[in-house]
Amino acid sequence: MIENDIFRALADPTRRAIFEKLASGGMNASALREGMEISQPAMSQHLSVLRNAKLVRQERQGRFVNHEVDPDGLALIAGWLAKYRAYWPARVDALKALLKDMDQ
Amino acid sequence: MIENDIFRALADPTRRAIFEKLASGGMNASALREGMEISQPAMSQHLSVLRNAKLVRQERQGRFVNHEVDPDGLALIAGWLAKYRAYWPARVDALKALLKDMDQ
DNA sequence: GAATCACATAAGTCTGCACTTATGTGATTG
DNA sequence: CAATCACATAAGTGCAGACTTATGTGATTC
Repeated sequence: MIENDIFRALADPTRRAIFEKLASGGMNASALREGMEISQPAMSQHLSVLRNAKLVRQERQGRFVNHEVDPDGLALIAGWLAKYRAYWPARVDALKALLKDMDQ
Repeated sequence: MIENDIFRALADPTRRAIFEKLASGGMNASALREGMEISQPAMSQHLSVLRNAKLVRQERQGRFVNHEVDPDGLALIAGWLAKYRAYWPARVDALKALLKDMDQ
């Protein structure tokens, strides 16, 4: 069940930090580790979990592996969230403002 | 850190099921347990976690406690998701259209 | 082709958490 | 006001998962 994988993957703060870092642009595991105080195996395992949740995808480039945000996972969260749109109206204005801010 | 609470709360499939059930309308803990094969203390603990994550809010009604979806938590997820808007361009337009629709 | 680099996998440890049973609390009812 | 109902809290248990160290694998460089 992919929905379960996604929320489980995002439940860990370290993995959210990794994901957020990748959102600023794809990079390899070594670059990701910089300034993160995390062992190489731990990073590899986290990336495996994120990949399995379709939040991150990878691509071999020589002896490096480039990791980047996978839109599939985000789309699945958006889909999950959309199921509860009936409860958004109160927040619609705040959300609209947020989207407008990010438009520039 | 509320963001952590939210994703941790949603990481458990039982809690997502409870939340989904509440999305169809507020009810008390006993009503929630119907057809769920879950003990009374477990339900109480799950509701406490959901409440702490601002995904559910409660209101005493006599000796019953009514639980309902709290829009705050959903808005926070929407906000988190919006940060990665760059990775779902096609979807953001749909969301904007949706928000416009709800404007009436 | 040997050494090295970037990463993956194995196996073990330890903490967090989803459950359990037992009991407490606050409101209602006869 | 005693009994009961709806729920909360306490304390203990078992397992998942986030780490560790050790080692394997596949690509590059000299």
